[in-house]
Amino acid sequence: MGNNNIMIKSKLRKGLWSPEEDEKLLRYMLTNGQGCWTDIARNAGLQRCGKSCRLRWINYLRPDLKRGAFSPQEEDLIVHLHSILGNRWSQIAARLPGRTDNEIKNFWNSTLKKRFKLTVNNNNNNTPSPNITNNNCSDDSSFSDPNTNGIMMIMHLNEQQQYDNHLMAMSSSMCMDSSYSSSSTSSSISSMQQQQQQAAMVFTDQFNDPFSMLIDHNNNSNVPQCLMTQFGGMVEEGHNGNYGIIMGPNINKMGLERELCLPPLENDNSAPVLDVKRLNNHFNHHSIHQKVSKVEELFGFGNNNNNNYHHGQQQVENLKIGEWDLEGLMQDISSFPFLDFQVE
DNA sequence: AAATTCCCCAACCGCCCTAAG
DNA sequence: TCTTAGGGCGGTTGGGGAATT
Repeated sequence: MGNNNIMIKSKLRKGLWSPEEDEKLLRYMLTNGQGCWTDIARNAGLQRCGKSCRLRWINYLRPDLKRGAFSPQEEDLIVHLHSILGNRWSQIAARLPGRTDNEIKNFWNSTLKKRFKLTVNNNNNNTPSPNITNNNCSDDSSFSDPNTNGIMMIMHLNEQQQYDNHLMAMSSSMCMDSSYSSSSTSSSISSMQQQQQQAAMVFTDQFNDPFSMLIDHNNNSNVPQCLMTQFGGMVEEGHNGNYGIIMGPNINKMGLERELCLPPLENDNSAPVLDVKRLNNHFNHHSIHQKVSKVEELFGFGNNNNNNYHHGQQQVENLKIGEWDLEGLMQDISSFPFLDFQVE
């Protein structure tokens, strides 16, 4: 038995997925839907562990993934959410439809982190008070995870307002401007990918302009009572009279979503609810021999507007479950310059 | 054109949580 | 109550393409 397990494990493949493996997993998922990943790996005829299959599906094969570069609006939202949630990538991803936690994490670690570092350096040159301070400020750790290190991360209000300006633009462009998908992303994405994004926008619209909640920072009345009481309404005053939030060293231990009164996302399971019949329908109209790495092609997001519509509609249904949560979050966000994250 | 460096991102690793037995 | 397996998550790594020398 034990030897058998070892034998099986030793046969398991690692590393990059081949198109054939993608095809196997995709086919299996389309016909059977989700289940026990270990079984999926076995039944699909893959020499992979269940974990590997799950990761591949979530990060790459899922039909509702948005492709292409992050839009400036998405970037701002990531920055903003990260300032509140820290490195809770899955929770951030749950609020960015079509994006995976891995994708956001990579984007943060490569692009945003760097950009932020630059901004901080520039600000340091201009003002005596750093925007981000660190107990052990010497290197890249100056932008380390506030959740895991003993870092005091102070975001001043002027910087916060820059975000707000972006977010204000985002609230209108993401929810009202249909040109968003074509204008805001990398020029290299295909028209099909753009249409996927447009489909995504259909349900983004359903949030009733959630980002508008971000705009009114200076209105204390927006601060939820639970936040004021749980955090004692403490305000950190900076050198220039700016207010900021403090991310404490043990913030990860305090269960941020609880302390922030973030209700759990009902649709937090990043894996989508599959309409197997519908997907199969699309799937059967395409040659399985085509390179599966362009998985989205298999789902007919291309030229058929009806497909876009139904795809969007389905996602609307799925996402509406979490609508209240996002709004609640945004209420939290709207107040965060005045919050003090109490450290245990 | 070749060599080297940079850096993005896919995927693995390890830890934690939860449910089942 | 303890053990085990599976799933989820965040941190990290290394391959490989792009950029630079």
